[in-house]
Amino acid sequence: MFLTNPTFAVNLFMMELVPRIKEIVRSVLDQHYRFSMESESVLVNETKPEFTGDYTVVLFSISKTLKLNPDTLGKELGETMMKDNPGLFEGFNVIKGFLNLVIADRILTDFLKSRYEDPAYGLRPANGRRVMVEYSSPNTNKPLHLGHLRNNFLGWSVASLYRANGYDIIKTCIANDRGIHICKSMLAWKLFANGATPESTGIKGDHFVGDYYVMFGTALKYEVALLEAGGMSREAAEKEAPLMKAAQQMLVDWEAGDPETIALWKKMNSWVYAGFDITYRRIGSDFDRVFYESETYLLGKDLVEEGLRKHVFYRKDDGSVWIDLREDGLDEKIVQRSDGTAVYMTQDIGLVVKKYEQYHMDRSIYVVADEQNYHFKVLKLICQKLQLPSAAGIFHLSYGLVELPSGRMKTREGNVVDADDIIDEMNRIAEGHTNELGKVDDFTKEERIELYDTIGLGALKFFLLRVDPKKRMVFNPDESIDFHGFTGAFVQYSYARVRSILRKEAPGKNDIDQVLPLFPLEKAMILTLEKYAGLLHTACQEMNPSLVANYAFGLAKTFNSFYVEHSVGRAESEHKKQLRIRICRLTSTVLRSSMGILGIRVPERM
RNA sequence: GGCCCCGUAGCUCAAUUGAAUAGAGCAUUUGACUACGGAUCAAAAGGUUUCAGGUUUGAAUCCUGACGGGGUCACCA
Repeated sequence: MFLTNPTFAVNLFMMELVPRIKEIVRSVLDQHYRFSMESESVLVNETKPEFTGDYTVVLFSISKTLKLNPDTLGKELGETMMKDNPGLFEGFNVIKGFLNLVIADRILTDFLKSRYEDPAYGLRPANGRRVMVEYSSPNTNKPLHLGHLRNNFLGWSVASLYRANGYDIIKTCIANDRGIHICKSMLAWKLFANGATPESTGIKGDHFVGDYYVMFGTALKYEVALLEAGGMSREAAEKEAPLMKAAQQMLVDWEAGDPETIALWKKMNSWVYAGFDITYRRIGSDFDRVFYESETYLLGKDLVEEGLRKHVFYRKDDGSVWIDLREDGLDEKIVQRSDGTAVYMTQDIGLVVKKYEQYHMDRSIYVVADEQNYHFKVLKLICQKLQLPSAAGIFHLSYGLVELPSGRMKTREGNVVDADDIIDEMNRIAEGHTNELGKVDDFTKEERIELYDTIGLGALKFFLLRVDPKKRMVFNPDESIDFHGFTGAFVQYSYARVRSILRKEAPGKNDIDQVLPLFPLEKAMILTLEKYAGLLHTACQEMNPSLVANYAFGLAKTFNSFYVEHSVGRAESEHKKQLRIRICRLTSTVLRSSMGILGIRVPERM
């Protein structure tokens, strides 16, 4: 670690502020108190607004171990830190167990000078490590809904976070393109469509196929009702219904490679993919590699053999293969059916191996809803027990469902917010607002359409990404997504404002060393900008784009306050003007960069 | 029922993983365009962090219990 190696001490001056403060505290404690701790575990917070200072060292745990009065420790620590690091701190104060540090203005203007022109500010150089992110993973029997959008935005954005932190990223998607659910829509099409196609009806392919899936459900319900009226139990009726039996037969035919069934399957899937492509292109989801379940569902059988040899699995009398995870606090889990076919889990293990053989990634992230927490817990455990080299890198990025005020969305019950619909609606609202304000009346038609999409889709992405992924969230279709306050449009508007200034003012050669002292909002702006690199690092470690959204909003908010308080064009002095132009330059870079990581474009004007 | 997750302002969400007087946005109320863009800014009001105990110098955060909500326990995926 260069942090603790004195030959690299010069690096301290290039470090970001918070790690730098932590390292200073660690070093002072080490040298003056013979107390050693990791610099990482020094607790440094932003100082609360009601106290004087920028960053605060929390001393309680240290003073406790050293058996010193926190006040005494704080004063000694503060004085030594000031003395050892001339120019870094302007002052300090100790209140209870808190050591509040005031960062010297000069440090901040130096930071600004060195970084304001850097378009890659905050990003890290390549580190040679590779991360795979699997996301989206749709079923090919129905169109995408709002929940899929959360998944897509999250996966895409987490991948971007890794890239920003220097990782080589591979985005993958597994299309769930086979199985009984696919057969249901195929069967319904055969029975009810009379040869209709997306082309003949003008309906987008994924919606077209989804309609037949719903139709199957409706028809099945009718059949079940008839059978129930005839005295059959519901459970039996659902099994015995002719439609259900036909669907099951179709699956058997599919697995047997029946040419007619395969041809229909290919045709209908191609319609769905054509529909998905439109939506994916629209929302900016892209993949380096798509896996198809139809190609992977037989994978994993040799691993079953291997598991049996290693006594990780065992075979029951009927031939089915199991793993006993009761010692790990879980249950017994089947990994191969008695007829020798693979189950979901087996395929997934097979795919783990296949992916690893091909890409040798250090980490493999699965963006999958939290309903599957148990599944992924088991998957990782099995891979570990099989001693697969890829096991350690498996990580389930579990996210909460998007719910309606009435509860969970269910395609079969029709209470879903369709992805295409909500995007259209957002664009319409963006169009309405834009035209009402009339600020871009000189735009061409194409420019306008692009702007509506930037704002509408941006609002939707921001809405879904600003919440901690792990948490469930509620979407109320009756209240349209906002364009004021903590929203994508707010950040975009702030960006357009900075750009508007930068179209008029360019940085001159004046140095900015004579602008001290900084006004509070100037200082707040630079401090916020300085945090960006550290924030990207944390957000990546936690795989949490909501931290980026919160940061971007905070920066935009501080900028708007700064904007109102301090004029750039009519600054009090040329030096102040140059300082503020540089603040604007870096703000523009960071707003664009942070929104970019969320997959949100920023407009020059709006 | 077993196991897992959640409960914070009227609503939607934060809280640097145990730290100072729990913060934002929306909605409500008030003020600000002869100022680089008012999709903005400044301010007010809004909280017994579901409840009851416990640990701690310090608890929304950790522990126990209750209540409420969700998920999962398939030879489905």
